[in-house]
Amino acid sequence: MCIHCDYRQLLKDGGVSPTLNRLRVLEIIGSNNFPLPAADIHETLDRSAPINRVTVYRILDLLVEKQIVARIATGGRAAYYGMAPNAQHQAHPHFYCTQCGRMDCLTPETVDIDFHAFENTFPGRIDKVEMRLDGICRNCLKKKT
Amino acid sequence: MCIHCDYRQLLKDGGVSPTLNRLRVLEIIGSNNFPLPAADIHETLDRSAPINRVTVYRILDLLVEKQIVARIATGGRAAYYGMAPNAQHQAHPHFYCTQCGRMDCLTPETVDIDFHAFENTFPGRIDKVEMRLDGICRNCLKKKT
DNA sequence: AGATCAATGCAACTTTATTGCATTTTACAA
DNA sequence: TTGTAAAATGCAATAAAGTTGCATTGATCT
Ligand SMILES: [Mn+2]
Ligand SMILES: [Mn+2]
Ligand SMILES: [Zn+2]
Ligand SMILES: [Zn+2]
Repeated sequence: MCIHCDYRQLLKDGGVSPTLNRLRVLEIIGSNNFPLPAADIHETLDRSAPINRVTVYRILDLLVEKQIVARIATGGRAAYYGMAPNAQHQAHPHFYCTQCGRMDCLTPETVDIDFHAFENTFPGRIDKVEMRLDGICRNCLKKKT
Repeated sequence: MCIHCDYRQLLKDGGVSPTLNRLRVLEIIGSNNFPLPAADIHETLDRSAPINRVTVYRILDLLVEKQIVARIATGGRAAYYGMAPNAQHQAHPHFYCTQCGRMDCLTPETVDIDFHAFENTFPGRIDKVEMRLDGICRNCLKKKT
């Protein structure tokens, strides 16, 4: 996703020791320009050098907790993972193709969200705002004829 | 949710025969002012008159397909179900408490979303837009102290 | 080196949802 | 009314995604 990202530094900043596996997981996520499900991340890593499925899940949990990685819900069953919003990467909506399961990042300006007033009166704590568009991607539309 | 809703009519309009179980499921969803997970819907129904878990899932699938009911994704594992947007009920964002799992409906004006321009240039088909705020609800904040 | 703690692997388990097939209920023509 | 087909429901098995417990390995610090 980003040539400016120093993954090792991101881990350090999050107070996470930069083990090889953590770096590998973060690099897969960071070098991809759309979010991926855990199974894809595991599969990719496992091909280059074997790594346990559970290890991937644990690393993902850790990176999400440390806000280095964002867990993104879909209309489907599996969560997707992308870089968390940070100085370089603004939060943005995603498009999820319910046919092929591919998720795309939309530019932050795609939608104009203003919930400032609300945020001040809401009686709970807001940690995260997620916006997702569901539909059929161009590719799947083509295939369908 | 709504005293204006004629559930039997909603089913008919969707081309779905109004069986007792379908009516029961729809009434639970419609009379609740926040979305519920399938397990809660089943549990409630099962207490009054036994109904199979799978039947509830199948009815939910059907009602979602017919756009009578909306399936709402959460940051958690289970989908939640509420009335689908229609003439009486505008689409709106939801707040999901990651602590207690309760989901609240927010008023449509909570956020000001404008993605009209985008919609016209996007090369895929958009079926649905979902917006969700995650955090800790007032109740859970109090308890935590 | 030895003690200690963190990270990883592996098997079993949990939660949520789906599938296959048998049974029951409904629709409705004869 | 009865017979028959189709639809709806129930039940058991299965699936997908994620989690937990515990053993093993690897790193860190005297
Ligand atoms: Mn993204
Ligand atoms: Mn709602
Ligand atoms: Zn697609
Ligand atoms: Zn709560």
